Amino acid sequence: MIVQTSKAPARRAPSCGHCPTRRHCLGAGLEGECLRALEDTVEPSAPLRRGETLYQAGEAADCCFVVRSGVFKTCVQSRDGQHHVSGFHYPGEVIGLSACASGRFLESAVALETSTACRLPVADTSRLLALPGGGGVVSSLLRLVGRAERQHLDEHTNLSRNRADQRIAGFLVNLAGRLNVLGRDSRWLPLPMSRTDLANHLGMTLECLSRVLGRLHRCGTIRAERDGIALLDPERLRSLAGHLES
Amino acid sequence: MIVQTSKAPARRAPSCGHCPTRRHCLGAGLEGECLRALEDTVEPSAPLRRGETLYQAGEAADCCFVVRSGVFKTCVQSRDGQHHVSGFHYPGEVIGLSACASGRFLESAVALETSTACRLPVADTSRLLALPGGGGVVSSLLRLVGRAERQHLDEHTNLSRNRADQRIAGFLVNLAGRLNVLGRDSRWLPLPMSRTDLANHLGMTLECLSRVLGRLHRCGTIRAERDGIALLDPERLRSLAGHLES
DNA sequence: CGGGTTGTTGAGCATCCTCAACGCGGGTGG
DNA sequence: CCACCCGCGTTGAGGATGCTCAACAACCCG
Repeated sequence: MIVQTSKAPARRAPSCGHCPTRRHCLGAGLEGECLRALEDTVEPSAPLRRGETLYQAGEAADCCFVVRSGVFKTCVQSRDGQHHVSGFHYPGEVIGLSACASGRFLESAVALETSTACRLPVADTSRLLALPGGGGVVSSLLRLVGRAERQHLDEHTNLSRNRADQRIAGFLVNLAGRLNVLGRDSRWLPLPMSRTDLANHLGMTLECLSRVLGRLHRCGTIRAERDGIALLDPERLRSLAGHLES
Repeated sequence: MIVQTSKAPARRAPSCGHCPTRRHCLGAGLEGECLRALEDTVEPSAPLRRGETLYQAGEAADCCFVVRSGVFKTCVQSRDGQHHVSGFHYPGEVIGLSACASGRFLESAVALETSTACRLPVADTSRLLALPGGGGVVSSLLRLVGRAERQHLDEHTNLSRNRADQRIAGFLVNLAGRLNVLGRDSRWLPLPMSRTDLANHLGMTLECLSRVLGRLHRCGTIRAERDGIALLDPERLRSLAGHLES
């Protein structure tokens, strides 16, 4: 929550043009003045360490963020004190769009490992659009919005399944697909979140998650370790999930 | 799926300036040239009757839609033939954003009663932005995107609850809130969808939904009828849901 | 009026939640 | 360096919730 207000240590240093995730982020397909407009608009954050928050629910905001590196979780606080993990977000994914409606974030974003995110001011689009090439940035943003929408659809479908192993398989398949898009090895899924967070996100108890993972491990479908899961039989997982065109 | 290709029977007839849902839609807060830009951009659909589809999953698209009147449901088709109801959408809500990423809709939208929607081309933002006041339209769109994001957060939280009565109460409270924003009576919730669709959306079986509604009816919390539900004790529903700041 | 779709009710069973104990690992302090 | 503690994850037993299957009732439509 304080991170963004700091005095921009080397603001332009990691420009979009050289960003390793550029191909999967706002900069995808942008050239020339559009790319420059993007670099003039986006403001990379300082690295956040595990557990540090990028923004807090309720905080006033005129921006959203794009994950640049690492992983973030987003949490909403229920009125009754419960808190719910609404998502895990990898490089190239937007978070904080809820602020576009009310001017306040409705969720908090917490880094799950050393991570960075790029701040994108969306409140005054007029300034953004005044830049030459600003239109390209907007259509890039809409592309990311579309991806977020797709992710929501997947998760809604997944959560509505009643059996725990289906939900878990669906989550793993979806995550493998997202990592694949990023050009990473989709057979090894690093899971920097706690089992508690994962269970919460999937709408089940810690114990249930643990049992199902153990079962899948024992029958050779996955290899579950402390810091991640190896997919030994992705096809079997996919049929278990019965999922949509992931 | 054919509706949009028709020869625009009276295209400009119901302009945004006179649209009854303008205050809750893209036109909210727009004046002068921004409003004109909006009217030049948005294309109202012919009225769709119950069961007719606005767009189909897989269909190529360069646009999204804003519900103008009535109610739509959106459905995704699973690979295994199952289909899942991903949402119900009321006036002023955007649907079809998934097309922004891939150029194809990932869900289908079906009218649940006689309904209209406005087509908003988002693929070439350059054309949109070239219009004087086009920036205002873009920020209006982002506001709707933020609302959609909020809705997704609510639904994710709701679906992750394990007890059926909690999910149902949460759904009703959320819907009442959305109708309230539209200036409608939030004590009577018209539910033009079938019980099957509703149960599917809430991640439970038809029988379970029916039983819980019967229970809530018997203890005086709601009055469940064929075509809708009256909220007799909203406060009790809210405490049942234990929901976030709906 | 009759058939079909849609919603309600009932009984039995699988799954998941609750509660509780135990094992493991990392961090701290002696 | 080791012992201890605490957070985190795993395993187990019992009970509640929701799913499956099936019959029945209500409604819409032709």
